[in-house]
Amino acid sequence: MSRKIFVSAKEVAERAGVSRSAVSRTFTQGASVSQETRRRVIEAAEALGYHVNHLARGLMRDESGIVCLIAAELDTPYRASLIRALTRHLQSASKIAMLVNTDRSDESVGQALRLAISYRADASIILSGMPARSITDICLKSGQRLVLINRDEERDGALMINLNDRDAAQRAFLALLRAGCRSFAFANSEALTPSLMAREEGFREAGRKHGMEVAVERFGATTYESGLVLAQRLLTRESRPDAIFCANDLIACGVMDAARHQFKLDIPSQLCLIGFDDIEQAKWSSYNLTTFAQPVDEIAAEAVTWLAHAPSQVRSRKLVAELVWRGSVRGG
Amino acid sequence: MSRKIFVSAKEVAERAGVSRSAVSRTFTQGASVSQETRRRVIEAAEALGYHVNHLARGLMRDESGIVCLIAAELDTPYRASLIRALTRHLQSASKIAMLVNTDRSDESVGQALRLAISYRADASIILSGMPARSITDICLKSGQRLVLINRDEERDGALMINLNDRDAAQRAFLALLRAGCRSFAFANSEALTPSLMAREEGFREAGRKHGMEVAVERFGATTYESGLVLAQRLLTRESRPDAIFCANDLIACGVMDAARHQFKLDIPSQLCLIGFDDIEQAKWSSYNLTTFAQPVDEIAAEAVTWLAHAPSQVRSRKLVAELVWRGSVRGG
DNA sequence: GAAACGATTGCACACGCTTGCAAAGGCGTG
DNA sequence: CACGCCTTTGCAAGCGTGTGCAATCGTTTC
Repeated sequence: MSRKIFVSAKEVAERAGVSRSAVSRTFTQGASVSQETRRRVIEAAEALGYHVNHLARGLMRDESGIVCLIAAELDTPYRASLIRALTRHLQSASKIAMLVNTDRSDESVGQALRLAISYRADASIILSGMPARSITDICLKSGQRLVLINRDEERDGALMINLNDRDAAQRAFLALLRAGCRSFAFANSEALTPSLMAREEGFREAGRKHGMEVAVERFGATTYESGLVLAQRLLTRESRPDAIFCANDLIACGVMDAARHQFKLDIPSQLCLIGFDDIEQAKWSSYNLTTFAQPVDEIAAEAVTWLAHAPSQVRSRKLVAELVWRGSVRGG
Repeated sequence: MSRKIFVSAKEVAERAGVSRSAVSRTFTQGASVSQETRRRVIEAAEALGYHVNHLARGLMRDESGIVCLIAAELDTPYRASLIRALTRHLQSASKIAMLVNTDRSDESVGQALRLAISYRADASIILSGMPARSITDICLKSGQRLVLINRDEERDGALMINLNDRDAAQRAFLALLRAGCRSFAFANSEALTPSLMAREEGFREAGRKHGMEVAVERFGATTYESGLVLAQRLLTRESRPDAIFCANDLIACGVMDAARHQFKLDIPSQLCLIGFDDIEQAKWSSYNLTTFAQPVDEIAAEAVTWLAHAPSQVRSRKLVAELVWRGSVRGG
């Protein structure tokens, strides 16, 4: 392995004819350096291709500038857009994202958190899974910040960002009811995530409140393929639903495709659909899906400002997912 | 800001009743420690919640374990799946991905590379844009590895991974010709990336070879929305194409939706379409798009094994994108 | 029993940086 | 000119780790 040779502050100092401290101060925000020395240092640094070693800097300061993003299935549209938003916000807060890919197991999330500790990350943001308390305790005790997005379990000292899933589900029911639907169903995955369950329960609850039965099916992961299967199951029931609220836009797309191509149903006249997330594809004219928009940018902004600024007392933020009316429900 | 307090090797050493070196050696691959001390060190480390400080380790070793991923528009399906594959492969090679979000400008890619240098990344993988030679030179001179995916320009010492775009485009032409198409078009974006241009030129060239004119339109970014516009332009020409090869699956989806919903064309009987990338949505039954599959996993594997292992002489790898037959071309 | 050998272990230095502290220099005021 | 104040600068300690070197210890061989 070829040795790595980076230019150090010492070399810059020698070339600029100043002390090493002067170089360090030149690149430290708010340190005391004269115009003249700064100029000479910058010049020498430029010429030599010097860059402050953030590893060494992180050793002295109590900030490494690293924030660890922990997520599974990062190629999923919603997940990907959240990651994009997070990295953007982190970068404008002069932080850098470290991305850890987990499978869905809580064990692997634990491993990811250990990695975050090893790199002395300033914070970890968890998008999937929920690690054991023993590990989150180490994080928090070490002074590492922790942000949980759409997780349910509580951790003292962590910031929890959640959506109004339950309310949204109830609004979905009302919207479908007003559209004249009579037979309701909820298409869920088997990944019984807190937020997915909140949507399911909110929808059922709304059904009960209006004295209507809600059919529920659960299958697989929250993917397009699961949507195909779920549609198959729901639409072959003896009382076929004319309204399906899907846990997810991906599922909704699957359901819609199966309903149209396999069952030859027209949407929205014979079947109304509502999804959740407002992924890119929901806008595509083949789907034109009515759905709830995840406030992705707001989530990212909230997370980043919290972990970048002084520790406010706020421990939990609830953001709202707004209903986006499109063509998959009658009479928007 | 609350101070961060991590437990250090010294504390572990004290608790285990050994020297600090013993602790260090316990966590160093292939160092000389007796069974007994190792056991006591591990036990103490476990009890205290000790994790080796990778920042400090990176200071001593010439490997930080960090690999910098540089990309724009990371929420795009193809990009997202590549990032997922890369992080997975990196992790199984005990490396960690640092994700930098750039806009398309080469300037911002340069900034990203500076960041990679600052964090003493072992390597950088560039998925979008092309930084100035002055910066890549610093990287390479420092001994940092550089992988360019689907970039064209050459950099001595960097690994370039490319696809057979030109050949693929010619195969696309043949496939369309055999399907009985007579009027050919290429739908491109204005992002004149090397690989996109290679597809365009390959397609035109195949046309020339068969004595057929190829209509070309370019618009916007490589997005679904651009596809809508491109379809609008191409399908209102006086000699309407009955075969469109799209630079991208996203564009292809846009073109298909516009063709169907706005121009009421049937696919593939009235219009044949081929895309590129084989994104998730290409499989969706609304699109069922014939396309070329990016060998995402192979790309990632190639990149990671190169940068993780000893410097082989190979400087350039050309991988093949296979044609995936689906329903958007007649007679697959 | 002495010598030779290999496995462990501790010491101390190095990595590249930040920062408290004190010394040095510049400048206005009395 | 003496004094005090403020800005700038260098020194040196320290951050948490890896590792060469020499010392120690236990074991084997003659």
